[in-house]
Amino acid sequence: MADYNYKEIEKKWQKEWADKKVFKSEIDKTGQKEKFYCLEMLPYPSGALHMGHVRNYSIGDVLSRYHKMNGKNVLHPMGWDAFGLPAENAAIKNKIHPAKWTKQNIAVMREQLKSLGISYDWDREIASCDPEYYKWNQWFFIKMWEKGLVFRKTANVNWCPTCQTVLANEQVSEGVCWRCKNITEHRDLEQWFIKITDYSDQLLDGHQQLSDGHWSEQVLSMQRNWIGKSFGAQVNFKIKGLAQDLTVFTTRPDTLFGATFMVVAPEHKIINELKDKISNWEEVSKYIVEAGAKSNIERSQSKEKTGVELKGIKAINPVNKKEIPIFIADYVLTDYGTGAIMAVPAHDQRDWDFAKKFAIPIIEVIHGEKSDIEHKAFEEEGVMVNSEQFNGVKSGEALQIVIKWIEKEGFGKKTINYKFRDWLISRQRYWGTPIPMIHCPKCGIVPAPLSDLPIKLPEDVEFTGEGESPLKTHKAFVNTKCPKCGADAKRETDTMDTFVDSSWYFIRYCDAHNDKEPFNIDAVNYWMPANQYIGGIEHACMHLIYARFWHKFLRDIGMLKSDEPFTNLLTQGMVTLNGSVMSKSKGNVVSPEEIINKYGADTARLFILFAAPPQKQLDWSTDGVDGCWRFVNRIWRLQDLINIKSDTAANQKDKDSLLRSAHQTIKKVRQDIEKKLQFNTAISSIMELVNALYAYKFHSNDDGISKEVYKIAVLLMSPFTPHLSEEIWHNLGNKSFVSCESFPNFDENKIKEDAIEIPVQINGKVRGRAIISVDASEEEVKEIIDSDEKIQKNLEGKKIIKFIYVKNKIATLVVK
RNA sequence: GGGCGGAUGGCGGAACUGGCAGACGCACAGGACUUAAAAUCCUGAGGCUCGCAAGAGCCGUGAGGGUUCAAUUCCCUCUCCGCCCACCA
Repeated sequence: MADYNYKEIEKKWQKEWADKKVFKSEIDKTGQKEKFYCLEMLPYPSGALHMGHVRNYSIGDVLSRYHKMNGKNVLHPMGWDAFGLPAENAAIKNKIHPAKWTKQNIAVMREQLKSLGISYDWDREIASCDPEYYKWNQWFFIKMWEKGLVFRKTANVNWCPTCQTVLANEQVSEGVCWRCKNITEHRDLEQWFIKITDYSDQLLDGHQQLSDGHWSEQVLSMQRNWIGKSFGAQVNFKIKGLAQDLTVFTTRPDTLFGATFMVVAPEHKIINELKDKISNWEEVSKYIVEAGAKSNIERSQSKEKTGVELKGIKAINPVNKKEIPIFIADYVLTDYGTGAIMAVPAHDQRDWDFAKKFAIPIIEVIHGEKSDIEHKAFEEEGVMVNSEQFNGVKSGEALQIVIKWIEKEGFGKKTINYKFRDWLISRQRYWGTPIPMIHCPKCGIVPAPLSDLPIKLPEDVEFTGEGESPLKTHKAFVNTKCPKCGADAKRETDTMDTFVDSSWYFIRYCDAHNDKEPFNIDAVNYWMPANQYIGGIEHACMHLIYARFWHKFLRDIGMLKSDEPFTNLLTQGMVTLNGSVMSKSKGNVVSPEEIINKYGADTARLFILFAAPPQKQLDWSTDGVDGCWRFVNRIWRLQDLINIKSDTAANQKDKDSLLRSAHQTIKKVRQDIEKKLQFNTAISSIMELVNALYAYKFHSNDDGISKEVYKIAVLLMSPFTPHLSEEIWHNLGNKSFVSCESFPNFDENKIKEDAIEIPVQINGKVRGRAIISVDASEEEVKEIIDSDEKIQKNLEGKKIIKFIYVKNKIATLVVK
């Protein structure tokens, strides 16, 4: 047999698969096949695949191929998340149009994916920068507008005064513009939002059907945290001598009697409303300016609390009518709760720090064993004290009791608060989906007529990096007529966040080239939800929440049936180098190309799957790639061995044992791939089978057992090393594609062994072994042990107190 | 500060539902083949102690304690590392 020429073999089978459309997917109208939609996160076309991609797509390919071989009707698509900032940056730096840059990169990366032999149905490929795709972003946007889910609000953006342009967060590092290195500032601009918070509770409730192992607890808890639902109360504090209230949100109404001051955020509107009453206005306004200059990060990093009392006004604690001071301080956030708090220094460390600094009384109202309010706030549970009629109530029950009382007395109500914010989707950039709205001086904001979609990005633009978005100055794009009244009007020039593109691409795959509608409902209801989604843990919150939201919205407007888009989620660990994330800016990116050239795609795939279980972080090292290369070659060389003729007769025991190993391996591999998604152990068990084949003495008259087992090994390997398996399969005389063969099934009878060896423990230590027949009774095992010389020697002069036998596992004697 | 993971040989990692810790692989050592090397094939190996050897004994899954005939696995306390969130009231 010739040497293993991976270059030739891999190219040959990639061409065969493409020519014969082996991985083309279609709806099965007969309904005989179960569908399996295997989805991997689509890449940003940066120009080259990195190791994280190889890992992601190798995992997906194993699952796709495995399920196809198990008779499922598999959908396995791929596409490109093609809008975004790097293309625009490249345009500014290298004077190349973003579209051209992106298309070039896609072409390169598509070839790389093909050279890895991933089983995609390339007929369904999409790129989000194609008008045929982003047309439907616009269509959905208008649908959301119609449903009242889109609104406008001013929001803070990064602004470079030198370049006169809006900057994305990624373009500002350490407060400096990425291009001109000058200091950036903040500006308030009118922005577009999607009211995703309408779906807060649905997004939380949806977790129910994702738990129990479908999604990892890690991701679910990250999302829970992100949405941040908390229960508490709104309480109104009167301002002394005025009709006005100051309302706070608190999760601890049980500590109301301990509220000795109040704090409002520097941006709180009450400050301006009561300007006349504040006697130290100069000091206050100075503080507001200082706080405004700080970024949120700077604010949260400052160790010491700062603030200023609003002199001349006092609040009244509604529970005991005591007058308490009001401060402004930047540790209170304007956009959470009501932007104001009641401060309970005895039971909140932040308030405690503040009270100490400003010499405000600290009153204990919850007492517990570990209370030590002289030195720190007591934030745990305890019993209410100094709280009049509530004294003695445990803080567990206190919450409900106090809230009821507050509601009865009429100075507050039960409330739920979320950390979750609405989705700011507008970007003042060129390379994204144009927001399909029109500003009419008479009619206001009017959506573009659906028949005008797509609103295409003009191509004849220049990229300087200075000034406003190039769309703003593109007259042919901007100037239009109002669809309502026909007057001269202006197009919106903001584009959409690229997270919009990735929020529904997996639905478009189901009907990728539909030019009449976003997708055909029947096609989507056939394929969706995706059975398995695979991608990086870094997308646990944003992308996976946006995509779930989008899907729920589509369900609500009747465009699909399922509640959740992804039934099972596998979050792969990151591929790092010396512990840090590979990134272009750090210059530590390892290209997969090198390894593919040197060892071939099959070895590369095998190696990245064998190195660690998929969920785990994988610190890149080529140590061990030789092992996979050797293993692949060992399988190849077995072709020679199975044809060896030998004079000695085949031994029945050896034959049985080899066949048993094969069936045990099938069982293990099936479990590891399907149930545990643990590919490293699946591979190691196939390695063991191959080792068993090498240890087996080959005979010409062994009834084809060795050949049969070899075939099993080749089939088991085919999801991992598809090219190698196709070639050997073909060499073994088969005309079919191994990719379309059935994955081996095991026969429980062939796995069964007659006799097994179990350890015998005496007082917890292994002191001997017993060979027993499978499923032997306790008495039988005891007899075997009683007649074992070695074990009996250990028992001399001792009394057996207890005998424990775990069926087919272990026997234990407890002696004195 | 909160939440969620994790810690096993020189290294990557195995271990069902509490049942022989270290599968498989890397690196390493020895042997076979070769004029030689590479490749390949075979063998060995957690640590310590005793033994010429076959072997025997003890220790061992971040640290300490507990439950159990039996703990990497369950419970308590602690240390360190990673990720996410974070002055979220």
